[in-house]
Amino acid sequence: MATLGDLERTVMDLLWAAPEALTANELRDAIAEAPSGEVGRELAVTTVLTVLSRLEKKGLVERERDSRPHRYRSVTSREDHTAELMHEVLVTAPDREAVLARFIGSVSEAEAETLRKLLGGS
Amino acid sequence: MATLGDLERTVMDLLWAAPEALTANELRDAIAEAPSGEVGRELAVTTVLTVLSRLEKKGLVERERDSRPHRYRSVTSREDHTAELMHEVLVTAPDREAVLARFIGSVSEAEAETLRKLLGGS
DNA sequence: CGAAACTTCTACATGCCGTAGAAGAAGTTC
DNA sequence: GAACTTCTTCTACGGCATGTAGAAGTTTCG
Repeated sequence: MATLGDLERTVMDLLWAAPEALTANELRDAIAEAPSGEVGRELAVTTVLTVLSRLEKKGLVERERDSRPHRYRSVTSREDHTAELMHEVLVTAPDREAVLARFIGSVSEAEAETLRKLLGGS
Repeated sequence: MATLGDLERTVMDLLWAAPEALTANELRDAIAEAPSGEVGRELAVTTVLTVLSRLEKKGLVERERDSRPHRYRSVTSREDHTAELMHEVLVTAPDREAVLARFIGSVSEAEAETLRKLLGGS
């Protein structure tokens, strides 16, 4: 499974939110002024690069190696990634139907409505 | 989040499968003859006890302290736990509806059918 | 070419997990 | 109740993931 640490998560959040691929420096600055984090985290750029390398190794991030300040982007959207994770969790249980039953009970009415629409056809 | 290691997972699987609370020794034996694992793992009982303590600290397991060989049981069913995990994953994303849309696409037809039934009314 | 920017390598601390011995507590047997 | 057995708790160590970053090597720009 691909479990992320806090900093890794922060970096992914920024990459997912960004419309374009970002450089390590841009990420460093974004983390510093992070509205999500509490204290201003002044990280060294190498720290960010290390995290990005690890995320790349995990297949979550890819980089443009040709453009000189390498630019990093997420491989999948946050939604795809999250949905994939949910599915991975689901299949760990033998009785998936029972899990889904509980799961349905935990979502909001709005979400249930969404599901109904999505499942409508077929 | 409550991410489990391999041994922790094995122990939880056994506790979830057991109809009654188990002692550390029973668990040790069950792990040794584990049909799930590959090689026979002859663990020391203290190892199992340590794992159980950690699981207890995580709130996944509780024990009967009065009965002398303490007996351990899972606090929640595997289905509840799994559904809870799925929900935790879901809420990490801001756009839950988009996540659900992707998620629906990843489940089997049988599971989709189950969901339709569960969502049926209202 | 020389400085500035960037990347890669290497490293260390911390925390979680697998694993278990040593020591202490409790129940069991004559 | 003293010795023996059985359990539990404490402590510990090695490995791996992660946060963090300096040192050294590479590329770019003026």
